[in-house]
Amino acid sequence: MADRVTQADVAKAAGTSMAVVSYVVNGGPRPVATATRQRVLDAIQRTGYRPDGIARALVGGSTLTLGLVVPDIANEFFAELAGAVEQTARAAGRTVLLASSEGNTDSELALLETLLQRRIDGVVIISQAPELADELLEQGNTRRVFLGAAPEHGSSIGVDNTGGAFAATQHLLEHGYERIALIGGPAGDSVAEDRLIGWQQAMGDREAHFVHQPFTVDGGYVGALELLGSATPPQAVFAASDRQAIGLLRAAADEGLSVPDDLAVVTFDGSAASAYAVPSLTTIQQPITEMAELAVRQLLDLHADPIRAVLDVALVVRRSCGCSSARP
Amino acid sequence: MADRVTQADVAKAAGTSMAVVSYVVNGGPRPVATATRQRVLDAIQRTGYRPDGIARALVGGSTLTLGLVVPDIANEFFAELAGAVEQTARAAGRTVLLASSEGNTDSELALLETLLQRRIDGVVIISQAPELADELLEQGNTRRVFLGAAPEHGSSIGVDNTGGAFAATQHLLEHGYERIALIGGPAGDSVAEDRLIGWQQAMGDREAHFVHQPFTVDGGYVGALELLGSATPPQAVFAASDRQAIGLLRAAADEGLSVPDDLAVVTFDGSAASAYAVPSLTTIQQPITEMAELAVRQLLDLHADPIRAVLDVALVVRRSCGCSSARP
DNA sequence: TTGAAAGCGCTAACAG
DNA sequence: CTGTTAGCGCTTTCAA
Repeated sequence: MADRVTQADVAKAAGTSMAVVSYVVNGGPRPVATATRQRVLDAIQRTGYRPDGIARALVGGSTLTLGLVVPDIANEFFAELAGAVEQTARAAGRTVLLASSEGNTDSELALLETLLQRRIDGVVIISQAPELADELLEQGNTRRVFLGAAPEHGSSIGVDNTGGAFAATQHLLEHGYERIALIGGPAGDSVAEDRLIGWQQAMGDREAHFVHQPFTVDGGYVGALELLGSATPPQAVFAASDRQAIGLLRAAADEGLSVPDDLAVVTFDGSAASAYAVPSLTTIQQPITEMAELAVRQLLDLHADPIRAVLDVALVVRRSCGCSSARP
Repeated sequence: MADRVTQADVAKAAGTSMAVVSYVVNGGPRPVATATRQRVLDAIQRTGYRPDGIARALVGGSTLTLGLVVPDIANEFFAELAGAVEQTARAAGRTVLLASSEGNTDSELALLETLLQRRIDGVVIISQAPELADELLEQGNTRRVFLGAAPEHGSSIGVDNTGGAFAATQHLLEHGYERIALIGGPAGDSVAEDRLIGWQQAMGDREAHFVHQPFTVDGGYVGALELLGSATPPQAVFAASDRQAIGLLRAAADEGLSVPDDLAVVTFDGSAASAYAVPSLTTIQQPITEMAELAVRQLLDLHADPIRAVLDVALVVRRSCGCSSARP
């Protein structure tokens, strides 16, 4: 095992001091004569020197690392978000420490504790317990941006959940459906609440059934079966997430219902899966890339004031709502 | 901004030396009197001390961090794998640095370079260029396990791609289909090659069309359209990945073909999406959790001999092949 | 333009 | 059982 090549080795090989090697590697803070620089560069080549990020971080610089905490990386929506965050972070010279909290508050806090020990530059977090998480991070003196559920104070980025849910339901109403049920998210989840409110606002005085379910495929499946089994089954369903909509599609198929002919569907998220489902899902598209970029930028800009962003969402019309149902 | 609390602060608060604090925090290597330990524990509480992982790593210990390199974290299969790796790593007290290479060799190598600078304990990698990656990691003196495509030497974990493809095709043959096409992976990809071979072995002398396509939903869509548009369209298709099968389903729907009645489908991977597609996909299931656990264990066990694991896959029968097509 | 040296926060000898 | 101290590899004053 070749021992680690250090700056001292390079200095010796180049016949200079460690300081000069550092100046060359970092392009500063002191200038270096061209000839000397070349000797150092050669020495680095010859020795196969690779700067040690750990030591660099210790001496005071940053770790060039961001933390990302999501409820479940296997969930396609979070995976897409993670991809966007990773790409943005990389473009900014940062690496991403991934933490998947399994939607569990204890494990989320434990994960944050670990990230804090790693001295990360900041963390992008989709939290189950925003206030607790915020408190911990504050105490650890670490920058953070909340996506979705957010604490009272500090930076957060969300989307117009209520408006989106309203638009989705409205679209269904325009199709002429009256009985539009909701497969909502978990009770108590702030994002879920907002979407519930949007749906309620659009429904007005109409008969309106809904169920609380987790934001999972299975949640959608179970919720759909319950709704479809009622005395007056819905003509249309607004699913509060794409994952749930996938489960709803499966349930409809199992019940022998054709979407959109027997049951129209609109959903929320706009993950890739929504475009490729059969039938393709009419959905409220979240600006995933924009959210990721905004979050990373906010984390990295040390002079930025806290933001409370609420981004717009867009209705993407596909087949599941009944539009263009003429096509196969 | 409260300044970072250090071991020295705790030592002062507890009226002991830094060494004792270290002994208490790490439970060794020297014993500490119960009374003293208690005072230190109290001081830690009072000061809100949090050990600095960076300094710890520098002094010689490990970083307690593993790297994970995947072609695309937004791809559901890799996301599931990432989730499994993260969970296993966490159970072993490690954190995961995530790197998504965009299926690009240059960026993969650049990412590895970054990981090396982070002094990670080891890396789990799904590589586009195994030999180059291996060389770089060897030079960086870093432990690694390759998943899927692997270099000539060193540890790797794969599945029986040929056997799985054979079983999938065989199952279709048993249904009585004769013209079974293949939507294969990219030309030159070793995993794709193995699945191609398995399909060919099962097909024997039969007429056998196939296309090379990326392992993406879009690849499946495009490949399916090509196959379905031929003079003698297939009765069944074996898709080399779940993602491609999703695209294939979409293409079949667009062409007005019903799966499995007009076109039977079997696929490879067994990601969650395969179970919830409509119709549900008969697939060759990869042991994702087992792969992740094996990989992490191999990385962490410093005395382990290199492994060349080829895990078994299992045919999971669902609807898309035509079995139990009696049900809606 | 270059070099010497003081730490960053921590662990682990080595003494007491 | 506890304290002192020498680094880990690097950046950055401060001098030369």
